[in-house]
Amino acid sequence: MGHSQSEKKSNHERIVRTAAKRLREKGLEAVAIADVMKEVGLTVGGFYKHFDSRDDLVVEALRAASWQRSAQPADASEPSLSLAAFIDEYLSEKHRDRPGSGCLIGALAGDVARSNKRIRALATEKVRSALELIAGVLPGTTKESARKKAALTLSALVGALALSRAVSDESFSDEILQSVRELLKSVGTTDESSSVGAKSL
Amino acid sequence: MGHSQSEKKSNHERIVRTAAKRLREKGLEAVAIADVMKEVGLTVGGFYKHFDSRDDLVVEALRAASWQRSAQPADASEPSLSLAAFIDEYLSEKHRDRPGSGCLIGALAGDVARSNKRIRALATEKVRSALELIAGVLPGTTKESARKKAALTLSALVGALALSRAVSDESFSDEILQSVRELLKSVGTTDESSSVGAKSL
DNA sequence: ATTATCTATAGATCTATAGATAATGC
DNA sequence: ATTATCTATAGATCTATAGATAATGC
Repeated sequence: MGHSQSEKKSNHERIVRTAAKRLREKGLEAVAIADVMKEVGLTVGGFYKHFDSRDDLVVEALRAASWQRSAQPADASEPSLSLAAFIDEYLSEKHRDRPGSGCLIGALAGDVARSNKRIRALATEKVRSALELIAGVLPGTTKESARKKAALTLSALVGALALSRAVSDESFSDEILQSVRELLKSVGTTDESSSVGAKSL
Repeated sequence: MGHSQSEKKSNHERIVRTAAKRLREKGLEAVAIADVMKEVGLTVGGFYKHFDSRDDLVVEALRAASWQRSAQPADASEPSLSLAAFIDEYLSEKHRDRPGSGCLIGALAGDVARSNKRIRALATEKVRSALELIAGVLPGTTKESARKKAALTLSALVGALALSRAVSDESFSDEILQSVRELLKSVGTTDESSSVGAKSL
């Protein structure tokens, strides 16, 4: 029953990390405090020395979790390539099958819509930063054009991931991922005069 | 305490319709039997003469709910126009703000991914029919091309709707809807040689 | 006689708190 | 002395069932 400050800090971090994983796997409502504590190797009672409420844990866990799987494009000098690689990873079968270590927005957008103000405000900033990051690496003659394309790209990424996870027929799920990967890359990697349509043929 | 056969049938339908609405508003797990029954004007006890389990109600409610807000494109001779109109309606502020009467897939894709086999199998068919319907009204030189575009379109629709609902900043939410509406229509209404990129400028 | 509905409740589960215990840290 | 953790439990909520009640329908 040790309880040094450093041990508490370590436990706190493990609680947050475990919660962040389970939330993405099971949704914002389906994760129970007792289960998280048990997984960390603790019991329910100690929880409230770490958080005032369950909601506080959820907020902290969401804050800790990233919206993107891989971090910022490592090489900013090759934006298109990075974006294409990012799209391939985001819409990979691996990402689809591992929501716990995957994109926060993709896993929880539906839940957040029904959630409270605090959580929605937090999600808003996550979505905003995602959109801006994508807009930054997209080709576009104007900022506005790049931002619009980024909205389409982000929406298609999130939607295709959600659909591929919802569908139980694996080959159909694979088809969705592959189709969207292919068409979406042409939005990002080609210049203004080339076409999603042409690329898709 | 009337209980004629016709009254039972009518009650059954009202239970299903009410559940279908609340499920889309609150998610697959957050709707309680007692609340649905109360809204219909009945009490909990009677529920199990209508359904063997809560899961049976959910399945029937999902079956009853449509994935699309407006029905099939009324005029098949103008596919592009219909699709554009459908995109405008799907990504409207009205649809965003009324999930209860809106698209089933858009509201519940995230929940379905964590759900049981029965519900996922049902959702799979809903997604499949949605994809096929969109592919049918999309221009494309080959069936394969149209199907790929349909996957992108459906993903972007579902993703943009989810993001617009998750975000609490209304002008940001409007921006997402508008951007995706605009770019998505160019995928459907232009021929193969024109471009999403060009249209977006 | 059958059955659609009601009231009441058993059993499960979840958040949050109360009080005990034992290691830390002044 | 403080406090991080534990065990135990109160209170809320939800699914499902039991048994009573009263209208239907043969």
